[in-house]
Amino acid sequence: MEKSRMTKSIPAPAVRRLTLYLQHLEELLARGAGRISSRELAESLQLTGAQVRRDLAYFGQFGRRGVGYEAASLAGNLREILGADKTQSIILVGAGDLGRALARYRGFPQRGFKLVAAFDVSPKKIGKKIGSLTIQHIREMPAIVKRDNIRLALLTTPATVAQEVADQLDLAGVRGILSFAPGVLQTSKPLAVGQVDLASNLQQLAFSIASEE
Amino acid sequence: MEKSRMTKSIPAPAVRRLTLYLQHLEELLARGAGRISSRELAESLQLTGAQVRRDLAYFGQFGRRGVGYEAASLAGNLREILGADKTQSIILVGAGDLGRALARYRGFPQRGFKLVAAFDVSPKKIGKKIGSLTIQHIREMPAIVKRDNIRLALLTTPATVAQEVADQLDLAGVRGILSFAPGVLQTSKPLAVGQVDLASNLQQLAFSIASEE
DNA sequence: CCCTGTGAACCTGTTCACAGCG
DNA sequence: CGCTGTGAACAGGTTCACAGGG
Repeated sequence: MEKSRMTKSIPAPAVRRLTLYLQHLEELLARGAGRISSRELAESLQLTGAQVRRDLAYFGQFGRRGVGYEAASLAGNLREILGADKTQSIILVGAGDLGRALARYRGFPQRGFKLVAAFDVSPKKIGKKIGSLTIQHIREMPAIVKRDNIRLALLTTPATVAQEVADQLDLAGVRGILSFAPGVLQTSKPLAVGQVDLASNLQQLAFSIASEE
Repeated sequence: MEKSRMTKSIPAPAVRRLTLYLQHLEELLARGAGRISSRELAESLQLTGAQVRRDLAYFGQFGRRGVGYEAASLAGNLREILGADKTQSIILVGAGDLGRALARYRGFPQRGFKLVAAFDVSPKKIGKKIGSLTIQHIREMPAIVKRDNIRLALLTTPATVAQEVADQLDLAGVRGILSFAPGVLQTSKPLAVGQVDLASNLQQLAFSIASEE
């Protein structure tokens, strides 16, 4: 809790892979896995053993030489590293189609995220339910963020207001925003932003198939 | 059309940025932009001029020294490079919440993608409509892919069947799959796969805020 | 003198290969 | 003897800095 590990900047791609390792380990554990080597863990993810070992080495030594890794304990370590060992509350801003789909997305709770509130500005949407949540006006957002000490938000508003909403989230004290709006958000330093640009992803894929012959 | 440019492997991050350049240029053009320098284009995207120029240099020379770029013609070049100059038909497999949200997502048509069919296996969903599309049984998929010469598919099935569906898409002749299921898809070489793992993205974001103090 | 286009230096992440411990 | 953990070599993308055209 007060570990304050002087995380000397872990490469972002390594962090991405760590999430894959954990996810895959959870699957293996559900099937009753015991020991696993870096090679085994790597190949189902189309990586190499060296890559896995290097990524883990950023955080410590989790295996036994000559043996491999204990799946359960490695998963435990990864959960802790990624903060997946405790539930993290998140909020959603923008209750359009995409927002509502994300609110129901099972992958989030499966990985330790709990949606605790959803906001919008449209009178048509406010008061409606998404699952067990009632959509609230965004003016209620700062109070909820403070009350529940929310650190993460999903941003699914139209692109036109994304920046404005991001500013409000920043002001309210949110620490990270995962934005689904196209365009880069301008934010103050302490706020981390992740971007998921769906159309851009599709365009990149289209490019990659166009360029191979 | 038969340019067969010996695209000597453009870095993936460069392609990602190209989509951002184009998107941003479209916005600027809508506001009546004329000339733009690499610096101007860069800074709203939090990049540097050098980066922009280097990325463009992979494909040719689009600017005029001492002047900058003509926004309209640069956008045109980028559209051609990215294949956004012509509409690309796509299909959707998996008509769950996420799939239906993607089917309605405006960003796709805005960037030149047209959803022409949606598939599922659930009798509850087949025959229902998503916008103007009727959900069909996936067994119809190969015929549609052939008929419309579909190259791209969105995969929004549960993770448990994602691999199986990917194999069917592969077999049907689809060239690229954008998968929203967690886990790495095993595919034959000619098939390109893009992954959008929502929970992984959120986890990466959570990590990044946890590690800064 | 401005801004592009680009060789060259730089830097960061990946891969190799092996020392080291079980 | 196997598999981890890790220095060292490598690769590839980014940044620098400037030549070159307008």
